Amino acid sequence: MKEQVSIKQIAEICGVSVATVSRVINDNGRFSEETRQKVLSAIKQTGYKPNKLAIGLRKNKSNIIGILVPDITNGFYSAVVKKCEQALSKNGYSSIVCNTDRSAEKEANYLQTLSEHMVDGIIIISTNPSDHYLNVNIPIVFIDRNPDIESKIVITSDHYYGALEATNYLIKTGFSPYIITTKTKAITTKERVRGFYDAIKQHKIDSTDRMLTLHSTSNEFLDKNTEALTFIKNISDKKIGIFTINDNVAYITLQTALKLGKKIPDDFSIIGFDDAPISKIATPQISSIHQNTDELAEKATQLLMEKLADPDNPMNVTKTIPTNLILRNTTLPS
Amino acid sequence: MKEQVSIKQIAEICGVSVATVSRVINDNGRFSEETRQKVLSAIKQTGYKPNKLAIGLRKNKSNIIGILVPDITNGFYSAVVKKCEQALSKNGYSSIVCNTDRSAEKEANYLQTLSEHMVDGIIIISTNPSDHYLNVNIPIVFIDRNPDIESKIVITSDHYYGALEATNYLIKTGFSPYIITTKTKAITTKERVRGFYDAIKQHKIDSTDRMLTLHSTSNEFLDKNTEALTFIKNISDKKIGIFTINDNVAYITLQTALKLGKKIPDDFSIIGFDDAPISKIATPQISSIHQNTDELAEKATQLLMEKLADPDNPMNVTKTIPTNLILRNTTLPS
DNA sequence: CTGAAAGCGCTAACAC
DNA sequence: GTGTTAGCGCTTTCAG
Repeated sequence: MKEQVSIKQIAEICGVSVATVSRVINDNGRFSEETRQKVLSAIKQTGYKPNKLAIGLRKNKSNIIGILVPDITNGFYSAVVKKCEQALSKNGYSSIVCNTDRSAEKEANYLQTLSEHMVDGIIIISTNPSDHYLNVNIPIVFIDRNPDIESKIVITSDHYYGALEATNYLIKTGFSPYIITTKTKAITTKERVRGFYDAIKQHKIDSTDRMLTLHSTSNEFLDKNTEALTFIKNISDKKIGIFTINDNVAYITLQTALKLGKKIPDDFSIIGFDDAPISKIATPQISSIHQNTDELAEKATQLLMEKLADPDNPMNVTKTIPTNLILRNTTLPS
Repeated sequence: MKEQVSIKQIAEICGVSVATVSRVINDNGRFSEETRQKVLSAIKQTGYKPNKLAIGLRKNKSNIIGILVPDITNGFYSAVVKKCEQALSKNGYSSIVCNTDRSAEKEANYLQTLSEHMVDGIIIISTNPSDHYLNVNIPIVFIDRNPDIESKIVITSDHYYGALEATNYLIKTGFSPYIITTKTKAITTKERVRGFYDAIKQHKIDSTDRMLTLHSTSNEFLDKNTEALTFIKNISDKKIGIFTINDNVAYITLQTALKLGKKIPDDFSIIGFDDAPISKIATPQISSIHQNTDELAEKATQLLMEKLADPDNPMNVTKTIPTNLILRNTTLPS
């Protein structure tokens, strides 16, 4: 075990004071070229590493960002987290990643822990409302959640417009539009549902009995889902077009339609949401609304960096990232 | 912005010394029930949070574990990371997750950063050899990498036996066995290849021309892969059984076989490795060797905890986690 | 250009 | 049962 060497020992080796060493390390203040060389070579020889705990304590800044994510195992979220982590790393920050499991309680606990670790900022990816973050006075940026507070930084995909576009496409290609969603309080879901109904309204289509809400809140796309089966069976339209709240539900819907012997995409069309990996892996490949995860992540990081650079700026900003429709094999060409 | 309150202020409020407050907080040493109450209520009122940076500096312990992972976006890795994070959290540790992108350079950088952050331990998930961790004197446990050092803690699936079992199954169900692998130096790959050839040897099957090594190192399972196409076309056996080095390659193989009009699983059988989500999503669902991610993660965490509890113990341990064959629809029943 | 010294928030002897 | 104090490794005035 190598001994951990401190700035003090570097100072001794070089015959200078710790202050001088510190100056050299941070290239801050003045020092002669000669001392610089001495210090630098001593650092190299000893393998000295600055102790970020001490620096953090002193500067009241940890250089760590906390990332709260519902489920790292979900393709959409992991893509966002990965990009955030990369972008933060480029800015000199490390990331503590926390799985909230969509639990408000876990979220609260993690917020507490992060705050104790003196993280400089937090990125919360979540669609569920919660107000635990009110106890914490650390810069936060929200991805996809729009909290009910005065001053906030929110990055979100254009869920409303994405749903509108998907539904319009279904209608335009000759299908009678339906929506399958899940039981949740997520604001993103609400926006998508709103987009669906607005599209219907624009086309003056009767809106009754067009929505199925799955009771399973599980992610498990392989759930035996009899709800979807019954729902689809009961639709009398010849050409059925289903907009699903996400790609996992699209996958369930696809499997159900296949089981019912539906002809896809001629008589049965599906458009999912998220453009998660599953939509490309399924057979046939599922058309979906693409969320630009890279831009979501980069914008979130960028805004957080701006906030950190100027913490007193209230910065009440909401940034909407456009979505776009990816046509695959569960839709007809336009 | 609430002011950050320190132990000193709690002490003032309660009219006691900081030492006493510290004792109460850590339930360590003696204090009267009365002071305990006073301190506790002051903490509650003020919303005091212990500063882990200061604690860490003092105790030389950060309560953070670093996790190095090749790609958080990969279903297998994200499952392991998630479980590690949960298990560590239960033990009072936070996790800094770092994507190495399979780059030795990035790995080295992250190792440096983690070490500066004074992490108490590191979990490295990686199959590629590298020796940057030699510069760091922090307890490390390796998942799937078996470094060439004296004293180490290694957790690994039984890649050899998994491959052996898969190949045997292919042979037993009447297929002529082949293997498709990727170009990599990963030890896990080597073990799997070894398992494949040993199974062949056991059955006295001629081993020439049974392996295709894909040159694409990319994860992108949708790569147009002409190599696989040519390879499969050139096989003259009536019943072809392919063991693939992982599920992404199994997916490519499946798509290729489908394109060639092969009858699956009657004339063409596939077994992948990892049991990643993709194997369940594909149509038909792909049989695969299941790696027990939960146990991998839990064992790794547990051994790391043991090491941290007793750092001077050299603990040269290698723990092999059994795999098992999951039969789905790319294999014949036995 | 450099050094001395204070102090970030906390814990752990040591004293009483 | 409680207070005093030193010090973890570092940055940052303030002197000189």
